[in-house]
Amino acid sequence: MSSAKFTDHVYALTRLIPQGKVATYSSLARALGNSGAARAVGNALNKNPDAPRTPCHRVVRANGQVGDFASGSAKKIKLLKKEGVIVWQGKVDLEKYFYEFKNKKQGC
DNA sequence: CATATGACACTAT
DNA sequence: AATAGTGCCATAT
Repeated sequence: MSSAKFTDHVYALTRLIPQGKVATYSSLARALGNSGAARAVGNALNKNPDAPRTPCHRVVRANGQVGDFASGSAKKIKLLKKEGVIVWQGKVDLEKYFYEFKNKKQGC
């Protein structure tokens, strides 16, 4: 059993990313409470490249770059494009496709 | 317990 | 703008 709450939570949030949207490693880390654990987030996803329920390809860099991918960044870009995310020059428009994790309770 | 690794981020050059 | 160097955090060994 994995007690790695961190990694476990990373998958949970990644699964919440709707199709056609993208999140950033840093943002994910922040949602977990570890704002500076962007690297750790990436590690978590990299360790689970087989998780079909975890759309790890929807997680990109903070600067809009698609970043790396276990099966190759090209594959990642392809998947994103298929989902409706326009990837141009290996970058995505975070202003348009960025998905912010929100608590289902809050509504402010 | 210390060292090494890694799908990142930021600052300086 | 692009590249390099440094920092950060979690896991694996």
